[in-house]
Order: sequence, then structure tokens, then C-alpha cells
Amino acid sequence: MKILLVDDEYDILEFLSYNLKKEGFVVKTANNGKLAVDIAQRFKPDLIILDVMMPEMDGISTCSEIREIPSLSDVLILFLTARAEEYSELAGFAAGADDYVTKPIKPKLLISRIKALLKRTNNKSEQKVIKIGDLHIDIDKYELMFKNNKIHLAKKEFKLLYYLMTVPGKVFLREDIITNIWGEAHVGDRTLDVHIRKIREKIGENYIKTVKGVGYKFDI
Amino acid sequence: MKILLVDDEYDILEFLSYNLKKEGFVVKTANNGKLAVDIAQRFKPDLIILDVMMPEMDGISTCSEIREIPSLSDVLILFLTARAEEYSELAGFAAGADDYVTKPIKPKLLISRIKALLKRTNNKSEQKVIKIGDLHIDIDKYELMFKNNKIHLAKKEFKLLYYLMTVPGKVFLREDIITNIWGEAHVGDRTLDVHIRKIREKIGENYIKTVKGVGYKFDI
DNA sequence: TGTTATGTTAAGAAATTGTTAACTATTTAT
DNA sequence: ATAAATAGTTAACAATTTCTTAACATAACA
Repeated sequence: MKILLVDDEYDILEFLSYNLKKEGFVVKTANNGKLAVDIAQRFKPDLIILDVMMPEMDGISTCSEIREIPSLSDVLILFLTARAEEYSELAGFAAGADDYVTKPIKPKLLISRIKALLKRTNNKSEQKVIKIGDLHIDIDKYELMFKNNKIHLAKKEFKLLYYLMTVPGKVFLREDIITNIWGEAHVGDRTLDVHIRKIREKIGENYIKTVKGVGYKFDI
Repeated sequence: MKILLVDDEYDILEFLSYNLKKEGFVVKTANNGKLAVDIAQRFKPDLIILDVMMPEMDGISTCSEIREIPSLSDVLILFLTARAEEYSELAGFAAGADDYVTKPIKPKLLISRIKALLKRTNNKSEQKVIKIGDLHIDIDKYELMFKNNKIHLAKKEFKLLYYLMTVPGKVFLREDIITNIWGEAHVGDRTLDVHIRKIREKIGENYIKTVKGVGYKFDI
């Protein structure tokens, strides 16, 4: 999930950026509205977080402008407003905002709002249960069945296997897997391999196949 | 689902209206009690959300008046009250309210209350008794039976266990559990664990399972 | 045959949950 | 109204699980 953060205060950018990255979001920042519009077109974020109060081009104008760019028409926009400026809440919605959060910002709250927002729109028809061969993975139960026996997978292992199983046969690029499971966090070179090994230890060597120089795939 | 929102403050109407629409409700608004009664008769909402404090005709009078209109006799009524005015809670119920929510309004909480309310009446098939293994939980009696013995659970413990039992096997996310049981109130980091422990003390270690990094599930 | 990518292992760091006890708040009983 | 009992919360710390790293091994490929 990609987020573009727009605020004129460097401290806030830094603070939020840090907190969002920690949650696994890919974050870019802009310190003014104009720049934000530019970056947005190239970066194609899923969500733009806009400070309402900014010199020159405020959040509301920026929002209106973004809403007129067809390629960005369905990006989500979330406003940051000071508690006092209630009027901006209304103006913001009028300009096409999807949600707003008042300052001072509590990272936890912001993140839960973001997740709710992304879930609400994104959450179409995700497959909850995938059955392939002797394997049966259920994301609701966080459970993997192998020949009718429960197998315990740790969270990362589970996410990883589930990700590979979403499209059996498809080779997932190493870097895509890492971005998907770890976010942008810089993770060591062998970490993915170690997790793959642990999964193989549990379900055998036959399911996850290495495609050298490319990535891994789940296949029977 | 149609909702009629009644409040004299424009900002609140706007704010709630936005939040409710986003949840898929059809919303109409009125800024005073008289208008509300008029609109209600034509709009025939499933639910009316009434601010208690309004000039001229307050929420309680409005409620009483609505309850006397036969075509609206079984509309649901939910009050918004300021925390201080506890009396209004009682008066409200006397006038025929179905639920009340205190200000300041937290949209998430309000929405979950609305859904609960709509479900309760609409969906009479809501499970009041759940039997799983040796456990038998009855929400009406507020009672838990374990191998035919009554077990006393405190309110929070009961809510928590009941919540987990509503979908056996499904992992409920830590944050979802907290939102559901505690509302949006910020509750300490270990509070949930302590309650889980207390339940486990009473029903044994076999029912509630921890899914580390994710949440808890009820499973046999 | 050398180079590069991946596999393996074990150690310990980091993160998450469990446990206890003290304390506060709320209910109930006297 | 007050005491007593019960419920709920927090904080400190323990226990456990999970994750990552580093070092080295092995396999694939050119």
C-alpha cells in the first residue's frame, strides 16, 4: 500500500513517515500542494494524506486538483486538520475527502483509520480459503491444514505461504515478495530464504519451488 | 436501511450524515423536532437518531410524539446525549428510546451500535445461545454452563468470550476485540490478556487459543 | 571453474503474550 | 451511608515465540 504524505512541516512529515513505514506502508512525502500533485501522478499512491493548512496551495485546493486528474480519480484522500478548524471538515468533504483526522495526531489512531479506509474500498472479494492438493489454507482461522492435520505457521510464514498460494503456478519475484510481506523495511538478504525453509520443513519440499534468479512459486 | 438524523447543530448533521452514508445507509436530516416528525412520516426510516438537547422541541418530546404515530410505532429510536445529562437516559427510555449514545460521538462506536440495534430487531435469528463442546453460553441469561455447571463470568469476561464464540475458529484481531469490547476507549496494553487469562482460569486452557501477532480465537 | 544465487543452521534480538499483584472503580450488602 | 465484595485496569516483569542475522555450505549457471 502506497501513501503520499503532504505537509509543509518537516517534523510532521518525518514523524508520520516513520510511523507509517513501520506499519509496512510505502511512503513518499511532499512539502507543498503543487509538488504533491506532481508526485502523485508518478507514484500512484493508494492514499494521500493532506494537511489542510499549508501556505500557497492548501489541502483543499490540492484535493480538488487531484480529484480532477483522471488517473488519480479513485485515490483515497485523508485530511489532517487542527481541531479548531471545523469548517475545514465540511469543505474537505465537499472537495472529495474520504476521511479526516484531527491534530494532534496519534499515530495509532491514524493508522487504524488508514487501515479502515483501505479495507473498506479495497476489500472486494478476497479469497479466504484456498485448497490445493493436500493443503488447505484459511486466512480467517489463520490455519493451515495438511492432509487434515493442523499445521502451525508463524505469522510471517503464514503470510508468505498464503501469498504464494493466491496464484498457484505464478512465480513471485523475490523483491515483490519482500515488499509484500515486509513492506519497505530493509531486511537482510537471507531472511526470505530462511522463512521459505521453515515452511518447507513443515509441508515438505514439493510445494514451494525456487526459480533461480527470479523468485519462488507455489506449485504441485 | 434508512436513517433520519435529527440535531440542531449543522456540523453534527453533516458529520454524522457523512459517516453513515459511507456505511451504506440512506440518510435524511432534520434540524428540529417538528420537522423531524414531518419527514419521518414520509421517509419512513428504520431508525431515527435524536439529539436530546434541542431548542423548542427536545429529543424526548419528539420521541414521545413519534411513538404516538401508528405508522411509526416500530421505528427504532436512538438518542444522542451529552455525558453529563444522565437523567436523559432514563427519560429517554421512558419515552420509548431503543438505545442511546453519549457525546462526543465516535463514529465507529455509533455505527456499531446502530448495526447492533438493527440486527437485534431485524434479524431475530441472532444467536442467543451458543453451544460448543462442553460449553453453553446464553446471552439472555448472561450465563455460561460448562459440563452442566454454571460458571460465573464478570461482564467483560462474558462479552469477550461471547464475542469469540460467535464465530468459532475465526481469529479475532487484537485491535478488533478491543474496539468491540471496550469501544474506542484507550485501554492498556495488557488488559485484554488479563481478561483472557481470567476466562482461561475458569474454563481451562483448551478453548481460547492465542495466535501470536494476530489475536485470539475460540476453537475446540 | 569461477561466480552468483540460494540453502542451512544456530544464536540471540526483537516482539508478543502471560502472569502477578497492587490499585481503582463499581456494586452489593449491611 | 458505609463497609465489603467484586470487577476492571495498570504496571512491572517473566516467559515464550518469532524474526533476523551471520557464517558457511551447496547448487546452478555461464
